[in-house]
Amino acid sequence: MRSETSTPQDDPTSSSRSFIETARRRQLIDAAVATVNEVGYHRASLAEIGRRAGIVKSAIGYYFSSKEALLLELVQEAFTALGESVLGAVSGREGATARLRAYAEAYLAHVDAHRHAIAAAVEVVVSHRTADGTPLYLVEDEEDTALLRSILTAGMDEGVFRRMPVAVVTGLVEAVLDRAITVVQRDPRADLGDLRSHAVPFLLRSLGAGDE
Amino acid sequence: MRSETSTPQDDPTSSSRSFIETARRRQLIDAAVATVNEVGYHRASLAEIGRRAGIVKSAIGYYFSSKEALLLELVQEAFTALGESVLGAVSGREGATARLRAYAEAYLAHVDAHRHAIAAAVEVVVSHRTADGTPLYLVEDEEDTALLRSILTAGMDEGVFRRMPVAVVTGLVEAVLDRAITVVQRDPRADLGDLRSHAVPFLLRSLGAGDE
Amino acid sequence: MRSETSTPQDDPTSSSRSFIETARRRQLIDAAVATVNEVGYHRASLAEIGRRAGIVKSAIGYYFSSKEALLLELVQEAFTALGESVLGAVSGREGATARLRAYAEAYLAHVDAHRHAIAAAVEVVVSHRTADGTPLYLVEDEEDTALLRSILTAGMDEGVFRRMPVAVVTGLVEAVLDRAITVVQRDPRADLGDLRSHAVPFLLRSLGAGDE
Amino acid sequence: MRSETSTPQDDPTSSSRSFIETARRRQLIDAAVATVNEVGYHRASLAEIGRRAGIVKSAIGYYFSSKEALLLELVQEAFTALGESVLGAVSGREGATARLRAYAEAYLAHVDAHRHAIAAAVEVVVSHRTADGTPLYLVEDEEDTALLRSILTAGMDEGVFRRMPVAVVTGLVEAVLDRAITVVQRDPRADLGDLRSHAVPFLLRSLGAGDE
DNA sequence: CATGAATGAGCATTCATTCAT
DNA sequence: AATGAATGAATGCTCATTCAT
Repeated sequence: MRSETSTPQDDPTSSSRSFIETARRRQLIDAAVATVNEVGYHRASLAEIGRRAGIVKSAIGYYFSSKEALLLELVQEAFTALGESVLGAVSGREGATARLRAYAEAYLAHVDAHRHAIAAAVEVVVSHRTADGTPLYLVEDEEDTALLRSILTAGMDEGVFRRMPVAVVTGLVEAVLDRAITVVQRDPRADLGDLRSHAVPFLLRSLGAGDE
Repeated sequence: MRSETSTPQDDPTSSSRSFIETARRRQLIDAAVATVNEVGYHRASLAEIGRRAGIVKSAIGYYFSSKEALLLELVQEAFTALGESVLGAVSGREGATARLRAYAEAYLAHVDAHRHAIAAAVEVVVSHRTADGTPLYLVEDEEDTALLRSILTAGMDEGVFRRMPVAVVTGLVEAVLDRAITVVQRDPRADLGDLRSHAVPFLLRSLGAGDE
Repeated sequence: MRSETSTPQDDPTSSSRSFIETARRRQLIDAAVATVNEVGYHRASLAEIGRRAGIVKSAIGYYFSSKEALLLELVQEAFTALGESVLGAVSGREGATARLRAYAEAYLAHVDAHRHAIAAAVEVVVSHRTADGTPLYLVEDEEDTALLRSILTAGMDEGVFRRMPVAVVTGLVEAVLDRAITVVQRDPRADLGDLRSHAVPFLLRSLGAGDE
Repeated sequence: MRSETSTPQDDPTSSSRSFIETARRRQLIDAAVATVNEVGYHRASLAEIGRRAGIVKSAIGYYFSSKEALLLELVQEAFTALGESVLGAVSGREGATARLRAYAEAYLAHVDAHRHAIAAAVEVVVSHRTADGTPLYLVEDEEDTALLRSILTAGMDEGVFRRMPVAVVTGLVEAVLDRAITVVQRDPRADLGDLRSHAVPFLLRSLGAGDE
């Protein structure tokens, strides 16, 4: 049983969501993804999101405490899944080159497979501002790039990657990988095959690693 | 609609702009840049833009037919200037490597020097949707990347760049260069020195060109 | 409308309340008192009242036909208890002065002892309007002040109180006594000792009665 | 000229209001008074206030930054006028009894003459809560009762008033005078004649002052 | 040219109430 | 007897746009 309030909220510690509540939150996040992708963050109103989920807009407040809470959950879900994909792919790999390759391939594969969720999450992150005007991308970032930074730092220490300031090279590698997101944002049905096969060698060469 | 009145509009063929009209449009675009950079596209209202320009919001309609027209002009101006910078830098250069280097250095230098205008233009491009929901980046793109595409195509034909699908490699190079924009968007006072000195060799290596 | 169903309602003639129903109504009224005192009439929602009572808001409809019915019961209960207190204190007293003193002291003592219920009831009376906009204090009043009016009238007839229009003097005495309510509304933990000891002599002097 | 913003606000220092702006603010405050008196604070929506003022609700934001600002102005205006009335009446009077009599008579006369504004202001003060839930009457009070407190203190020091705790006696005198407000709140067309003629002797007797 | 004024649509949010289970 | 779920109306507020002067 949840706390006495009749409106379930976005309490992250609440592990006791009813079946229908879980389903509704799923529906709403999916509807938010679809709405943001179709009409953009700016025009993604609760009324429209609710319409797509088959729910009246005021009922959204029953599952999310606010529009911001819904969108933030969308973002967190998408990036958490992406992080888990790359973490799983890198785990067990030895050597900076192999680890970076695994990272990049998993990253691109995940974006390819979950393009709608990722595209919407990026749109939200780029567009959303908290109440005091702070953009979202100023909040996170440190943690998100930790794995990539560690791989690149290790590679430079091992001597297999060219030495560059870690902040610079991390940003450049991210920029290259995020090209996949840009592509699917522009065309949700784009074929990422060519990009996926060329981006990794492109990256390894740029780092000065042998592209064997 | 205002189109049929005698008030000056954003008609690109109208060569009859008065001195004061030109100045007012300048003020408004600059104010729009500052506003978008500070509070984000979402909260950049005409009232706020007018306030910064020292113009009452209802007078904005005299210089731009709509908010959209003002923002579009901001975007076009910023990207036109960027295009002219790189075009000027590339002109007269011979050889794909030298031309790409000139392109990239000019691109980064321009972003560094005109960071506010560029950051605002990108924010608008990413966030704005036309009335039917179409994002702005679907409109342009072909023309904007023509020079870069031609350089890369020539380089691959000359054999100095690795052969890759031109769309893919163009996108990747753009992604790397646009990292500079991301950086200044996140911190308007960021120092791009490290990025500028490392991004070009990074790019040339990625293309398989000797980094002589 | 619920009236025609078999669910128990706020029908005052219904003498067939189950034990649990009585208890639930008690809980809800107490929770309403606490809520109104803490957040004010305006923000005292059924959800919040239910939360404090440990009852889900939709279940409130089972014990009270509407929010208004709940609040009206709260009001009636508080004022009925106050009326019984003063009636009990006055009974058996002889002489207008003694009766008024008993009335005033009992009134102030009751407000002191039941400050939460009284404060909430007054807040509701002052703030609530029926659907057509009528305030609550237009409904009662005649009956509520009957005892006080009779004491004052008798006192004036006996010649121990100055002669004044009965409506005026009744209102003034009530105003003085209600000062206790104002005090506890502003500070629920206020000490009424000073007020209680000075208000009665104040009143008797104002009526021209010797303060023996 | 006012600051560049196109929406005039409730800046108290701005002494440069246009003619129409002053008139509109007057209309809106009057409409708010009428609305609060008729349907109560609770149901006094901006739409309804605007309707009575012949203005669309969104235009209210042009003259007042928020609903709260409008209501607070209503309150301040009413109480400032009341304060000026009593201050003017007391000025020049010598002796605590004469000063209190002047105070009370001016107070009652003002409430009689400006009953609508006063009744609405009191309703707002009693019902309104700031964003954090604080009622309005906790904010002021100190300053509002300063004159009355000083008169009563002086009277007790002079020995013409019975000695009582100043907080208690101030509250009781206020309670008596505020009876006039209660009366006009309950019936806007009530005749205060009887009350006005009897309340002052009532008060002076209660203070132990000779009622000659 | 420019302004103050006004409008109407759209927004997120709150809430009493209803209903199937 | 009770609950979670859902609804629809209402509210304060923002904003691009229009218009008379």
